[in-house]
Amino acid sequence: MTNQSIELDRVFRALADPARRAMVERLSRGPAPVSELARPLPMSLPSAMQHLAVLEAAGLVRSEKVGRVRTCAIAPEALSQVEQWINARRIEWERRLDRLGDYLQTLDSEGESNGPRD
Amino acid sequence: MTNQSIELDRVFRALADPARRAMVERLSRGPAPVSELARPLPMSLPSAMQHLAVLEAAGLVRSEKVGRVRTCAIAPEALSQVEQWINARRIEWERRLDRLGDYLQTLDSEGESNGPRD
DNA sequence: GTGATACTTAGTCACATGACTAACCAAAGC
DNA sequence: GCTTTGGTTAGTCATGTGACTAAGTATCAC
Repeated sequence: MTNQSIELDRVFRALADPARRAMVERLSRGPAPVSELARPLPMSLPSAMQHLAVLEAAGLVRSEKVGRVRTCAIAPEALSQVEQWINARRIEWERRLDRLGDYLQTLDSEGESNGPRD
Repeated sequence: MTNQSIELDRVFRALADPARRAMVERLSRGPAPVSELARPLPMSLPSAMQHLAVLEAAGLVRSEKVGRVRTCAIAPEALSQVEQWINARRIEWERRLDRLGDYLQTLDSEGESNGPRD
C-alpha cells in the first residue's frame, strides 16, 4: 500500500459524496467562507464542516481563518492525481485494443490470401 | 439528487479502494476470470467477490459466466463520466484564473499610465 | 460590555462497509 | 460417479461514516 495509493483513496472517497462535490463545484468558481458552502446543503452546519474536513484531508481544499471567517479555496493539484490515474488506465486499454485490432486485421489479411503472407 | 449524481457517487466510491483499483488496473490490460482478479489480493475469495460486485454496480466492470468460469472485463464508459466531471471543474477554475489574470494586468496597466486610459 | 455572528467541539446514534467462516452448487476431469 | 475446481450464498461481526443536538469560543457591531 503506497502513499500514492492512500492519497488516491482519500481523494476518490472525498468525491464520492454529492455534498462534497457540490462544495468543490462551488469552490471551482472561486473562494468562499464556510457558511456559504454550507447554506445550500440540506444539513446542519456541523455536518457540513465534517464534509469540509474530509475535503481538506484529501488535499482538495485549502482554508484559512481570518477573524471569525474561514475562507476556503480549491487546491487543484489533488484532482490532477485522479486524472493521471484514469489516463494511465485509458492508455492501457487503448493499447490493448490497438493490438487486438492489429491481430484481427492480420486474421483478415490471412483470410484474403488464404494463409499468412510471410 | 440527479441520476447523474448517483452514478458519480457509485463510480467514485468504487474507485476509493485499493483492492478495487487493483482489479480495474488488471482489467485494463485485458479480461480475466474472478479467481485471477482475487488471487493477488490479501483477502478471501468472497471478500474479493464483494468488491467485484461494487465495481459492477458502478458500471465499471461487466462480466459473463460461461461454464463455471465468470470472465470480467472493463467498461470504460463509466470512467469517462468521472473525466467529464473533473474537466468541468478544471474549466471553471481556469476561466476564473484567466479573469483574475486579466484583472491584475488591468491594474498593472493602470499603474503604468497612472490611471485608466479610457 | 452585550448581543449577534461564525464557526468549533463534544457526544450520541443509526446505518453502511468490509472482513471472515462455513456451507453450498454446478461444471470439469478422471 | 466422485473429486476437484471455480464461484456463490448466508450469516456474523467490528469498524467507519454521516447525521444530529447541545454547548462552547472567538470575533464583530453597537
